[in-house]
Amino acid sequence: MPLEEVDETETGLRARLVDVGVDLVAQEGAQALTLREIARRAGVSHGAPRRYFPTHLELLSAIARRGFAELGKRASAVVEHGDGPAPAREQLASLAGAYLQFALDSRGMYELMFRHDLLESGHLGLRDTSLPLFGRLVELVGVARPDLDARLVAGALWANLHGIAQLWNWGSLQLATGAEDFAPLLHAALDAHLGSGE
Amino acid sequence: MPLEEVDETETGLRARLVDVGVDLVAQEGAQALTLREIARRAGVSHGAPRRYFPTHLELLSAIARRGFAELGKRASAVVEHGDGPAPAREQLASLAGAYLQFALDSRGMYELMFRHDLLESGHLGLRDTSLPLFGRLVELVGVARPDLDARLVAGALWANLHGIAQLWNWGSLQLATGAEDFAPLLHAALDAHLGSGE
DNA sequence: TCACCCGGTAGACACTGTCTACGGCCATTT
DNA sequence: AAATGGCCGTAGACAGTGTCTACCGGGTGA
Repeated sequence: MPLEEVDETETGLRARLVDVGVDLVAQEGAQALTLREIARRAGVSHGAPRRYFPTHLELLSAIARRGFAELGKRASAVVEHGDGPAPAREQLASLAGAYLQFALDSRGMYELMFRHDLLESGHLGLRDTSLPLFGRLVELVGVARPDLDARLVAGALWANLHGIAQLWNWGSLQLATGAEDFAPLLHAALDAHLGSGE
Repeated sequence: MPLEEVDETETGLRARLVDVGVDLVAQEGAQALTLREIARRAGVSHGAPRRYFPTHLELLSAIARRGFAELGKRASAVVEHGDGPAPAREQLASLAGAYLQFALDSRGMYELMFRHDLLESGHLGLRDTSLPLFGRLVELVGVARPDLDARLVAGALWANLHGIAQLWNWGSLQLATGAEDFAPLLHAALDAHLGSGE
C-alpha cells in the first residue's frame, strides 16, 4: 500500500535525526554535531543515519537547511508584519535587524549555515533556500534607492550584515569599536548603503 | 651556557612546524592542517609538536599569527607606498583592496585566521596582531571623514570587507549579484561608508 | 665519570566517519 | 497459510585524529 509516500513530513528517522541536530546545535554548538552523537541522541546505532544521509555532510546540510528556512520565516514575518505597507527603508531596517538577531540568537546554527564546506558541497540547495531572501532584499533596495544598482548594493549590504554578524559573534567588533550593542553598527551600515536622509 | 636563548628566530623545530603549516595551508587548505600531517611533513613523530605546542589549537594559532603578520605587512606596504602622502580616501581604497586581495590569494590562511575557535581561544593575541591594522583603519577614516564616528565607521567598513571576502570566497556573491569581479563590490562598499564625492 | 634533563620516539586510548556483513520484521506473493 | 523478498536498523571493523604517558638517547652540568 504505502509504495510512494510522497509526504515527507512523517515522523520517520530521517526527520528525527534532523530534529535532534537542530536541538543539539542550539544547545551545544556547531562542533557538537557529530554523526555518532546525533545517532546516540536519536536512540539509534551509529550506522543508522547512513540509510538516509550517505555522508555526514549531507546530514549537516539538511540541518543547515532548517536554519535557512527559519531565517526566511523570520524575515518574512518581519517584512509582512506591518498593517500598512511600511516604507521600504523601514522594511530594510527590520529585515537587517532580524537577520542580525537571528545570527546572534542562533550562533551555532548560523555558524553551521555558513560553513564553507557545506556551501561548496552543493548539498545545501542555496538557490532555493537563500536566494529568495536575497531577492526580497534586492527588491526593497530597488524601491528605496531606484538610482542605484540594486543587486550590487544589496550584495554589499548583505556582505556587511554577514560581516557584522560574524565579527560580532566572536567579540572582535566589541573589542575594536568598544561598543556593547550591535545596533549602532547596524544603523551605520544601513545609513552607509542606503543613505541616512530619506 | 644557553640558559635563556631569548632569540626565538633560530631554526628549531618550533619554527619549522609553523613553516610547514604555512606551506600546507597554502597548498592543501585549512582542513589539511592535521597535527599528525604537520609532524609528518616536518619529519618528526606525531608526539613531537607537543613539546612546543601543548595543544593542536595552539599550533594552529601560531600558524594563523603568521597570516596576520603577512596581512599587516601587505597593508603597511600599500599604505606607505606612495612617494607623497596620498589622500586618505585613496589610501583607504588601497588598504581595502589589499585586504580583499589577501583573502582571495590566501583562501586557506584567511579561513584559518577567522576560525571562531581560534579567535575565542585567546591564543591568537589579536590585541597585538590585528588591532594595529584596525587602528590604522580608524586613523584613515578619521582623516577622510572627520564628521563621522571613526571607530564606528571603521568597524562597519571592516565588517563589510570581511563579509565580502568570505561570501566571495565561496561564490555566494557571484551567484547573488552575477558579478565576476569583486572590484565593483569593493567600490560600492567604500563609497557607501566613506561617501563617493570627496 | 656520573647524574641530569632536554627533546624526541612509540605506543596506547578514546573518539571520529565510512564501509560491510548480518538480522529481523513487515508485506507481498504463491 | 506458508514462503519469499526487501527495507531498515545493528554491530563490528578500519583508518585516521588529538591527547596522554612511558621511555630513552645524547649532550651538558657537576
